[in-house]
Amino acid sequence: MPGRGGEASDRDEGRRARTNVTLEDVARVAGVHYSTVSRALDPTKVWRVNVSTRKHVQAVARRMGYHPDLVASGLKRGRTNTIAVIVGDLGNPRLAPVLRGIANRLEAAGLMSLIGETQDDSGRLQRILNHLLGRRVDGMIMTAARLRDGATLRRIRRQGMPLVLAVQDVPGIRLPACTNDDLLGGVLAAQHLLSLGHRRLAQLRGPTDNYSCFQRAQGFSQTIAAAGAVEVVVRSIATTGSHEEGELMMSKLLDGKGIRPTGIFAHHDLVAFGALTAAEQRGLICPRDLSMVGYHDLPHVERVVPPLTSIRQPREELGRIAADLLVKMIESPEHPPAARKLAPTLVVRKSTGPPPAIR
Amino acid sequence: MPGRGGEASDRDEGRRARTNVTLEDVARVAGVHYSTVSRALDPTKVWRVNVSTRKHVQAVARRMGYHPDLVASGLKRGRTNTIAVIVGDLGNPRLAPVLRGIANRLEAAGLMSLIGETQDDSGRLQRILNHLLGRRVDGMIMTAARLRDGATLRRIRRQGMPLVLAVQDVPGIRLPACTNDDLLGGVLAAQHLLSLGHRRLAQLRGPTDNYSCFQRAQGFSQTIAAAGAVEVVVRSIATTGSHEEGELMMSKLLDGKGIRPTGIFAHHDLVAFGALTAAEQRGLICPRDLSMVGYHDLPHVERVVPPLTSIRQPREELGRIAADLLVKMIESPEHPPAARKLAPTLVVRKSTGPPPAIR
DNA sequence: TTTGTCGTGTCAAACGTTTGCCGAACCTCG
DNA sequence: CGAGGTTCGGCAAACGTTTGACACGACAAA
Repeated sequence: MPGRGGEASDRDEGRRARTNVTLEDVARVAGVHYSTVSRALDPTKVWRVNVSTRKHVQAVARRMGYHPDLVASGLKRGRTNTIAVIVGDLGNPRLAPVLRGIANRLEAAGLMSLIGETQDDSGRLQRILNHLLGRRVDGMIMTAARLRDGATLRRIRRQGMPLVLAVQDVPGIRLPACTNDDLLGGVLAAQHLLSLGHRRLAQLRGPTDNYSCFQRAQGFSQTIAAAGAVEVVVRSIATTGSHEEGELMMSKLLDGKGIRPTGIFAHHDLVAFGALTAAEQRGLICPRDLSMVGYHDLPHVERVVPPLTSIRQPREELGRIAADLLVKMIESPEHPPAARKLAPTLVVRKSTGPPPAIR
Repeated sequence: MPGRGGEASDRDEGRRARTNVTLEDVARVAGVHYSTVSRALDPTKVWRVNVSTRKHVQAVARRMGYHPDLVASGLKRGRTNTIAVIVGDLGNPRLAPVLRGIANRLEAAGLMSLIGETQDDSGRLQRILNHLLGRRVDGMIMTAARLRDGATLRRIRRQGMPLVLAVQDVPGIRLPACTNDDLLGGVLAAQHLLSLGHRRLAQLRGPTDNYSCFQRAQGFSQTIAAAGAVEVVVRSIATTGSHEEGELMMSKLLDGKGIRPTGIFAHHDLVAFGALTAAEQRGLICPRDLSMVGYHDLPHVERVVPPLTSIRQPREELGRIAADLLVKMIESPEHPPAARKLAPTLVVRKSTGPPPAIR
């Protein structure tokens, strides 16, 4: 044993309740130097140690229940095998599959994920990111990026921290991202309603500062415009889609002076439900009088009446690909991977049909 | 700078792309010893350094963008401020609020969570736990405990690792746990159906090796028995509640020779939906011919037809309390906190009513 | 002046790994 | 038999913190 470790470890036994087996402990029992133990247990270094010594050391280590201290290893190696996954709202069930995809891909690369929740607050985001910088994570996946956070993200990137965006993109930032093709989502909704014969359309938008919603709106509007149909846009104020919000928006739409649309595209299934409730209260039956396309294809919408036509997005795959981008970025920082956009699909159910009458 | 750090750091600059500001860097600029910097920045040690020195050091540190290396700090202090949260299936949306509750409580204690997914595989669980032991996490929250994992959990506990169970309890293990009172859940379901007048009851059980389901079944059966009503139990084989499974179980129940129940308790909302589908195919209308109580109160079940009567469990609170138990356990390891059982509530909707006729 | 007590800064030893380098032992070949 | 090569174990210096011990000056009490 090098130095005078004897006394030190005596003091140690007394101070710490949980005493861990170290390289030195194994070395002492195995009768070799601790660096030999380190090499014998490091699969990339086993060639440095004689096969018989290695077997012996490995046996002793197993018998003693040795687990290498990954904190010390991390300090020495300069990497922690840890990725930070930053989310806006952890309670959001739609996020669960994304996290799963991320975790699975990361695990294949020997990484684990540390979770941070911003609660959609820029101040909290900054604090969390600074903290994570100190934890020396090997990279970050940001699923909660908001437009206003661009500067913060650039700062992190400038520190040399590998960073990819998932779910939410931020325009004008040179960062790999794996997102849903929300523009296409809007296009699909519009095409579906148009092909059924609807010509008077409306959309119940998500918040304007949400880039995804912006894209959906773009795709929808452009497709409508190209077809020469009329469109009314009802904007949402709240940041989160909810039943109540849907009722409110739909009431505004139906009670207003303007034309009454027959085909409606809601940016969120719950908003669609709320809208349907408001419509029913005014005697409008879906899909007889009104067609509704939702978004997100929330679980169990198929048991709802009427079963909702909705846009489904790949979630677990999105997480997997985002993690994959990050892993590639860590492995070869010189050429960052390109962004990936995942195509959503239209799931047609019973809430859409031909318009009531062609006037 | 102590030692001959000069040459070392030269080599270093070349090797590492990302170069972090260290205590020594700050010390050199501030013109003091690095231990002084350490103390000036450590809020618990600021009294050790003159107020003017401290201000100066803090200013320099901020200017240079210093973030203390928490890996090195963790190595020295022997704690990482990290908690492992082990889940069975990360993709399960019901888990999201639990994770949120956990993360929030942990954050208040300055801890972050590292996520591990067992995929309900005991082998994976063992590997993950061993890995986490090496990561020197300060504690673990286990939301995926299965009966057969008792020995593994005991082993972890014996290593001195603070460990609490959440969601799933394991009987016969001396471990703090925060779980739902599934016995009470079963009792509530039974009482509700009995009070409506049902006397011929059945339950569509979850898997027998799931302790929660066992408890629900117990609570249900005991209450039924005490009331002297008839009960049929249909067991589930699959581990996860699903629509298909519900159809299958209900078919078996309705096509069998025995008595036809009028009140049914399903251990999972999806199973309840599936059962209703199977019943409809046989001309049985809910709630006219059949009453159905589900479990979990999945989101949007209120928009389903008929809106499902179900048992709701507090989720975010459960996570919060589990994390709280763990924090208490870490702070005072000598007296572990007691287990907590959270009461579920019955949410009555339209899928339950009086039985069709009293024969 | 001596002695004692503060207050404040420095010194250096850990924490548990990883890894470049050294050198001993052994092997091979001319 | 010596030169040169290979194999493999040991040595010790990092990685960036934390912290007990110590040194030194100032100032008060004896």
